[in-house]
Amino acid sequence: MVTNRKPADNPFGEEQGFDVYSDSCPARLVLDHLGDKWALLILHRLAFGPRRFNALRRDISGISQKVLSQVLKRLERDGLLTRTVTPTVPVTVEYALTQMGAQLTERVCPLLRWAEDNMPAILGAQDAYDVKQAAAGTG
Amino acid sequence: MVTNRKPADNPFGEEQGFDVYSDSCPARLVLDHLGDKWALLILHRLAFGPRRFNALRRDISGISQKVLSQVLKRLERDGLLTRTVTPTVPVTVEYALTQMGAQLTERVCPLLRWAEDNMPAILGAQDAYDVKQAAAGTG
DNA sequence: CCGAATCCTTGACGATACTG
DNA sequence: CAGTATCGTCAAGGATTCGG
Repeated sequence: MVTNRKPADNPFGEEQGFDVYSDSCPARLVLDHLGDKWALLILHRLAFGPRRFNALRRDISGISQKVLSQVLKRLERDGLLTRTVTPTVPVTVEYALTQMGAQLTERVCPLLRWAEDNMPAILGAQDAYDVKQAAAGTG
Repeated sequence: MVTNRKPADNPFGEEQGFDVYSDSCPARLVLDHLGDKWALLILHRLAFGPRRFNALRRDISGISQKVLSQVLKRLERDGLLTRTVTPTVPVTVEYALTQMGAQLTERVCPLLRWAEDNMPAILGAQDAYDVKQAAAGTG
């Protein structure tokens, strides 16, 4: 049994009403919507202001137009961004964060800044780990 | 051209030295290490204290022992948790967050709390979206 | 310019069986 | 108890082609 203890020193606070590993787990919610390879990058890019389709495509080099289109559609569906069509010729389509999308993007900022400062150290630790494993194997 | 403007009102701050969509992009770093289906759940669980293999397996119902083993190995390799073997019979293995892992877990906390409060609204918005699309299709 | 449709590869994940 | 090994499934994503 997991028990119903509420440790006061855990970083998630003492209010832990949700079942962490059920479908209502916020971690699951976040991963389901942002866990793919590109969504976070798109949201981040739009944090600088509205952006058109091909502009995003150029910004995020490496993404295909199929995937970009798919993810944009999903994010619009999720209410995280808006899609505005201007009936020029040819048509122009602009994407922008909703307030929800902006709030969410703000939340990931500290995480990304931490990653920038510490992930390189993690990668270095990996190398050390590999060396240690190799040594353990040969010794 | 993307220009070198540094908008003062963007949530990521004006210091934007990294190339957001290159390999050094922190968003990529985070997603590469935590973007899978389970890592975040495991880290979150370990935030409550050290935990043994089968205990984690029971906590996170739905995960297979193969995947749990894989992800734990990766997270250990990343320096986010430690693996301690006690040579009892049978052997017991305990996993615990490193300081890095704890720091990272703290960073995702605000995001998860926000998700808990707002994702249900997003899901509701999806339903509305579906209805609207259906109406547009039939009308 | 903005996308949809198609085909294909890759690998994450699950189920089962087995080991120390 | 704590894994490893093997096989099979499924969906994300890339390349290419086509339409409005």
